[in-house]
Order: sequence, then structure tokens, then C-alpha cells
Amino acid sequence: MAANPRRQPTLDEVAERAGVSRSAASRVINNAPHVSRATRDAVEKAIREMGYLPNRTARALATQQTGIVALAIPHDDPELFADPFFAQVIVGVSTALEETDLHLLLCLASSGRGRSRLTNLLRTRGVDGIMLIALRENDPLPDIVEQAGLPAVYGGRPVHFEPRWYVDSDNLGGARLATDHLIGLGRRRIASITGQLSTEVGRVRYRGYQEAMIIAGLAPHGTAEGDFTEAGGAAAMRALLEAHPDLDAVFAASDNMAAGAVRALAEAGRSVPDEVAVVGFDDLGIAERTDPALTTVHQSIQSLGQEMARMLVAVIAGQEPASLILPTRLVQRGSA
Amino acid sequence: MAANPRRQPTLDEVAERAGVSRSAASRVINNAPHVSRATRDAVEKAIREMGYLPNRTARALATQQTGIVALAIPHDDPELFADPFFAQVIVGVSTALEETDLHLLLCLASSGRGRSRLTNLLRTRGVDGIMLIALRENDPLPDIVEQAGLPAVYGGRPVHFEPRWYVDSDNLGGARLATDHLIGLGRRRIASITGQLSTEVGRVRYRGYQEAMIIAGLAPHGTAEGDFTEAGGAAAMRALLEAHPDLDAVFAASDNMAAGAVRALAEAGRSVPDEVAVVGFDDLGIAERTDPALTTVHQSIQSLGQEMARMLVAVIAGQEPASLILPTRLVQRGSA
DNA sequence: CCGCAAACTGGAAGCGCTTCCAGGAGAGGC
DNA sequence: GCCTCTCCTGGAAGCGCTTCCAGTTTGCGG
Repeated sequence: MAANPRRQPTLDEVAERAGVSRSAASRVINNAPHVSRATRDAVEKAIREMGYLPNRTARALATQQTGIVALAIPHDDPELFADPFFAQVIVGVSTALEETDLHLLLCLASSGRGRSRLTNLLRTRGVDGIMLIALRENDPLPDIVEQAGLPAVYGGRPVHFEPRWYVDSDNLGGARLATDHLIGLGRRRIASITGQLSTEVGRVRYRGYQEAMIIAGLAPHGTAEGDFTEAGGAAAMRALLEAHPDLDAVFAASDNMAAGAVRALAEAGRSVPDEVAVVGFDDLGIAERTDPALTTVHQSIQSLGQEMARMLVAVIAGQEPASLILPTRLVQRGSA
Repeated sequence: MAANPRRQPTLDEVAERAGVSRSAASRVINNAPHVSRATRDAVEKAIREMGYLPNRTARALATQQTGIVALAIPHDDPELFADPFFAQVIVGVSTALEETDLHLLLCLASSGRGRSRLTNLLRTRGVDGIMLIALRENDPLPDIVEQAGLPAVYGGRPVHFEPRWYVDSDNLGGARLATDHLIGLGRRRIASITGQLSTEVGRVRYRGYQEAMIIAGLAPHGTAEGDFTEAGGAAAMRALLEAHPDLDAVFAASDNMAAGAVRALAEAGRSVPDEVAVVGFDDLGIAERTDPALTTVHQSIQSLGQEMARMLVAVIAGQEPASLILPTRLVQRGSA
């Protein structure tokens, strides 16, 4: 290991050098009131000369604030994290935190061990707050967070309760937008490929589709449950073609599934968009790489991350920010 | 905010309840020697009854260990982080750390502010160690890390120095593998699309190509510098076709660039692999989504992350692990 | 039954910082 | 010139844990 790099000076040493008490020095560092000009100058000079930096841990112990917030992404399958969705969230959170003094602790709790580590982290007040995302139904995390009395912001709404603070995309509006677009194109036999209906987002996007259909006086023309993956979308599409060979449009609740649907349609010899129009949801890159490129509902995951972080910062600061629902918009490409 | 969730009990309270001194209780918690059976039992009982959990921060202050390690990903462009490469690293690191008591702090230092926050974090000993990845030439980070005397493990080797501890993929061997494969296919006019030659990986993969060509007694048949992106690969391919219309194979130093090359070849009316064979490098998903799917050199980025984390843990524990170069292997698909 | 080593115990001193509080100094008003 | 009010200041008490050390107890051989 490298030679001990000359131990960092402590506040005591700074105070001594500046010829003031430790408390005075502390006040200078924290920009607290009741510091005379002379004291401030002396301390600042000493700090500069000694290259002093306050010790994080000591400060954390005294203030009961760690300066760290967690982003928890529970998942059973490490592969799932490869979804660009999470990268976007992280980028958003990270850029927002860069404006603050908070650092980001990333918790990919997969195994039981990972989850208990997370639980422990929260209970031992290892972080000042937490952002939770992609929670599955019946996840015990919210309870633990609640019990620890930790500021928490949710990304998307969990299934069985509405958190005090959350940021969500307008999934309902987006799904309606998508369906309306298909209707506006003159399509009438519109099917839907849903995500897992055990997830809130799966349900809500499906509901948006239903509502749009009902408002237009149309009956849903086939529904198949996928799992947000491409393979699942392809399978769902095949099932739909089987049951409703005459469908002329499909709303898929994610681009991955839409991509699978497009592939399945091609394999079945149906042309997209002429015979069957397809609209997806997410617009996270893959939508541009299918052939034809996907018409889809755009949501800004980066903004979602950013807003989550900002909201958490506000909550930690004792404010009471309002939860947020971020707009979605239709992006027209080739598939519809 | 939720009602104060009954302040966590402290070690003093546990000790009092167990009828022993605080030091005895501490010894029990840390499995230190010199604890009688009776004492241990009493303390453990008290801990159980009171739901005691040691306070992280206090322990950190006393032991001078935070229980947190950082993963630093300096980058100028937030979009760059969307590369699945990083997700893989994170998954690897994260799964390895799950076996330990360490948590992961993610630093996406982009702006100047982000970098100075990171510097500050290191200097104030906010973490026990750091993993650095995707460093650009002349990045000041290594110096800062060195100066802070912090255990550090590098992912890939930076350009101008060989770190004490690193994990790298066998880029040289992989590039040779790829080129040899093209040669084995009977191709003789083999061009190369390189990454930025200002990066170590860009250089090394190019060197591998050169070495393989030289060993086979062939002359490089055109070289164009790309930037590891699809657009860059396409542009490079166009330049190569212009300069060497008779080329019959291309080794691209990344799948992104290979995908761009395949696209450019298609646009130029050349068939892949019949007229021009293409081999990429990375095998991070995109390789399977091109048409034809890419023959490429597989490297396990997840393993890279895992090994980095393990190595860092060892270094922190005072061991002297050996640096690691992880094997690569050729994956045959349709493009060569 | 004694003496000594080994095993255990609790007191106390940290780790480095924040913050409360009582007291001191300076300024301003009469 | 004295008194009060305001602004500063440093001492001291934490924050919750680890760890050194000196003292006490226990156990065992002689």
C-alpha cells in the first residue's frame, strides 16, 4: 500500500493554527452566524495553508446526516438491469444530485442477502433518503422504509398503495394517445399486448387502451398478456393472430414487446403498417432500430430520475413537494 | 414526515440492559475474544429484545472505515452511460459486493462540479476504496486517488501508466482471434476499423489486428479510425470502401462500429458476409440484433466488474492480489 | 491452600465534528 | 461615564462506537 499520505489535518489543528477555538473554526466552515471578520479570515487562511478538508464521517456522526442517498432497484434477475431504462434513471438521478452535496449509493438488491443488506443499511441510517423504482407487487421494501422513517421517493406507483411522494410517467394518457392515434388512422380492429398485469404500469397502460377504445365506441379486439420483453411480445402477437386473424392494429405496452410483435407479424407475412399498424411505448432506443421503426409513446426516463432526485432532496430538506406525473407524447415513425 | 420511529437503541442501552459494560457489549458484537459465555448470552439477549443495530456512522468514525466503495465512471456525455457496457460492469460489481459488507457508491462524474465532488469524496475519506473505469487520456483522477492513498482498482488500463491493480479483457488476444478467423476464412484483403487511438483499448485492439496480419504474412488493407459508435463505424466503412474498393473483410474494434459497417456495406450494395466478411468486438447484445448477426469477440464485462470488486476487497483487506487479464473468445454468427 | 498465569471486565480515552450556553467584549444611548 | 444590548467567543457536552489498559476474577499446578 502507498506510504501513509500525511494524515489529513483536523479541525483542532486548524483552530490552533488560526489561534481560535475549535467551535469558532467550525462556525466558519459552516458559514454559521456570529463570526467576526477577523476570525473568519484567520481560519480561512489556516484552512488554505493546511489543505484542510472536514472529515465526512465525523461530520455525519455529529449532524446525523450521511450526505448519501440510495437508489434501490430490487430485481430477481441481474440481466433485467441491462434494460436501458435503468441506465436512464441513473443518469437522471445522477445529474440532479450533481447540483447538491449528496452522493448516490446504488443498491441492486437481488439475492436475499442483497435485500437484507439493504434493509440493514436503512435501519442503521446509512443513508439520508431513498429512491425506489421498479418495485414488484408485495415487495416488503416500502414497509421497511416506512418503519425506518426514512424519506422516500418512488419511481412509478407500486401496485397496492399510493406513496406519499412519487414521480410517474403519464402511462394512462400515453396509452390513450397511442390508441387514439390508431383510431385516428382509421383502424377499428385494434388489439392490445399488455405487460404483466401484476404490475401497476402493466395495468394502467392497458386501462388507457380500454378507455380510448370505449370513448371511441369500439370494442377491444383481442388482448394478450406479455411480459415487457421482445420474446413475450412475439408470443403474444402470435396468440392474437391466432384468435383474431382480422386485426388491423396493435397497441403494445412496451417497445420491446412491439418489436417482438413486428417480428412475429413479419414472420406471419403481414405487412407493417399497411395490414397491421403497431404502436409501442417507451421510446428508449430500440424503437428506432426495428424495421419499420416504431411509432411509439415517448417518456423521458431521464427526467423521471431527475425529478425523483430533486423531490428526495426537497423531502430531506423538510419540504413537502407535490408528487409528479410527467407527460408522455406520441412519436411517429414507420409502424403506424 | 412519519412520526419519529422510536429512536434506535444505542450500545450503551444494550450494555445497561445486559448488565455489562459498553466495551463488553462491543466485544460481543464484533466477535472479539475475551468474552465469557455468560456475558455473550446476556448481550445477545438484550440485542434481540431491543432490536439493536449498531450505528454505521459511529462505527465508521471509530474504525476509520466507511463500508462503502466507489465506482467512478468519468464521462463528458451523459448519453455515453447508456452504453450497456456500464450496466454490465455495475451488475458484476454489485453481485460481487453482495458477498461482502461493502456498499456501492456510483459516481458519474461528468461536469466539473461532479469531478470536484468526487475529488472531495476521496480526500475526505468518504469511501474505503475506488474502482475506476473508462478513464480518458490525461484524466487527473489517478493522481488524486494516488495522493489520497486510497485503494484503487482499474478496469482496463489507462493510456500512460500501468496501475498497481487492474482487471482487463484480453483485447490483444481477442483482436488477433478475430483477425485470424478472417484469415482462416481465406480472406486476404482485410481492413480494420479502429476505436479512438487515443484510448488504450483502441490501440491494443488495433495492435492485435496488426500482429495477426503480420504473422500471417499479410499487409493491412486499409485502416480507418472510428469512435466506437455505430455512426463512426459507418463513416469509417464508407471511407474504407472509397480507398480500398476491393477489400474482402473488415475487423471492427467494437460491435457498434461493426453494426455501422454492416449498414454502410448494405447501402453500398455489398453483401455480408459473401463479399465482405465482418467481425466485431464486445458481444454486448447489439451483435445479435444486426442483420446478419455479428460474428464477434466475446468479453464478459460482468466478470470484469466482478473481478474488479473482488480485487478491491482484497486490496482493502491488505492483501496483494495479482492483476487480471480476462480471456476473450470468438462467437461465430452470420457476418463472417 | 497458595501463587501465578490466563481469561475476562469495565473505565476511559479516543475517532473528528457540531452545537448549546454562559460569559466577555464592544458599541451605542442617555 | 455608566449601563444595557448585541455580537462573539471558547468551553464543554455531546454524536455512538472501538480499543487500549489496568485491574479483577478464575483456574490450575504444586
